[in-house]
Amino acid sequence: MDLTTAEENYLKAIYHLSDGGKKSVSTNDIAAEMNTKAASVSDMLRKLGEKEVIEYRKYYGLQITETGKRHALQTIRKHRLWEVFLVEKLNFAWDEVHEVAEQLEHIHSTLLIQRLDSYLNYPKFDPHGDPIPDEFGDVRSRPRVQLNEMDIDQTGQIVAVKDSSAAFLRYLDKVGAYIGARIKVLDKVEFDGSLEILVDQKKTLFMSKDVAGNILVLQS
Amino acid sequence: MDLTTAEENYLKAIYHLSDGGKKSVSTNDIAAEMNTKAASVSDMLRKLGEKEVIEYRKYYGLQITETGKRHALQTIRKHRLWEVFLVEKLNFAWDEVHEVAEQLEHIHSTLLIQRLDSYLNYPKFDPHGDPIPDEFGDVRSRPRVQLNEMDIDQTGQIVAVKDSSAAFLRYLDKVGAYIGARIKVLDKVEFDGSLEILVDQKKTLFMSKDVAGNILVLQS
DNA sequence: TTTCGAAATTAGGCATGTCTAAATAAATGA
DNA sequence: TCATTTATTTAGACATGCCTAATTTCGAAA
Repeated sequence: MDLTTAEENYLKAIYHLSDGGKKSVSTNDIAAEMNTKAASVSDMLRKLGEKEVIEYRKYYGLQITETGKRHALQTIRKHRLWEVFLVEKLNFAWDEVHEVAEQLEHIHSTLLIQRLDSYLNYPKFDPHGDPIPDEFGDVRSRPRVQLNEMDIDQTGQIVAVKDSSAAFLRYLDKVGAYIGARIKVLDKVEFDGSLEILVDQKKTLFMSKDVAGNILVLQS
Repeated sequence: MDLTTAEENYLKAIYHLSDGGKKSVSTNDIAAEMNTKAASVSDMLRKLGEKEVIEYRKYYGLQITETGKRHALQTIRKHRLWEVFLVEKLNFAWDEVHEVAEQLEHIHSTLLIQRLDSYLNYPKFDPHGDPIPDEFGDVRSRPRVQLNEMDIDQTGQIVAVKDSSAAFLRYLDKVGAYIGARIKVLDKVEFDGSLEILVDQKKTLFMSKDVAGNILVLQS
């Protein structure tokens, strides 16, 4: 059962909106996400139901089937692998890759994706810090570490803070180390455990071990 | 005037069958090449005529326009660059690449193809030995200028260096001004002709007039 | 519990790109 | 030259994927 590009895009949107099949999704939600109208969505839901990637009962709602999840995760896997390729090999900025990856994710070739994965050295995360499902659709649990525990040259994305006092958040905002920022450890001072950090491939900043200990990073 | 994937495929077939516009092509020839029926071809020829990539008079024949040739060559260029990528980087065998390249050639992104070309080191032939059209048969080819001759706010892409000594290349690599990098002139010092350059919308760097004189830029 | 409004679906239309069958133009040869 | 064959085009269908407008269903408020 092959899916068209449009069907793959709808399925991916449904997967994301439902948080992997956990939450329920409305026709209007999907229409908003896909920039289409509710009528088009109803049409598509019928087709996706016939192809058995969702279970669809009109007016009641839908549920992704196991087959559907596999398909969606496969598309997400391709999208994120291409993003890694674009950033690491073709020097795209991490915010330039989405549109192109949206096209590349619909190329059909199992061999291509296997080889690309190998060529990129089996990356576990894309340039935005999102995990890349393996070829069986399994997603690796996201290892959050304290920034002060990272080694030189390791990279990641700031995903949370331990101390969320206003003062601390103000400080982070001021230095540009917001939630979501991608960071790289440039240097570590052994003496006091302070760090030199590259933020978003642009700014470098120094922080004490105490500050770094309050920042949780998703390693990539 | 954008072409659909189907239109690009017809145009490419016409270009090949006509040997670049030299020979005449019949509706049946095209139908055979495309694995479709003559009726479908007639339909498509009308559309391609309306989009002015061919000059079409029914029952008489067709001729590719200059615009059409440009489009066809661009598609062929993309196809062959992807073939080089698949063989050289992903270890595809030369006879495994065609089907995948048929899909990849329809990805729309000028930046992607520029970067891919650079990444592959500007190959002149694909794995089958067919020549790869260069970027400038397609749109109006722009002259390469020395970086030191550009004015403030002008943009372009580094395409070559005059001095290719190892030391100079090491320097370029160190500052991030690799072949393929997109640059913008932020400032020029009149006194000594040195420049402030924005590289890939991220890093700024200063360089002397002498260094800039060794860098060739394709203006955009 | 009944009604009313929001959400969802159906009806019908349009564009693309394909097909088969019918019609028409061009080419060929007696 | 004119009839016949061949090439090509048109006519009309169908599938996909989108739209607007009309209709149906559900659920929440009275």
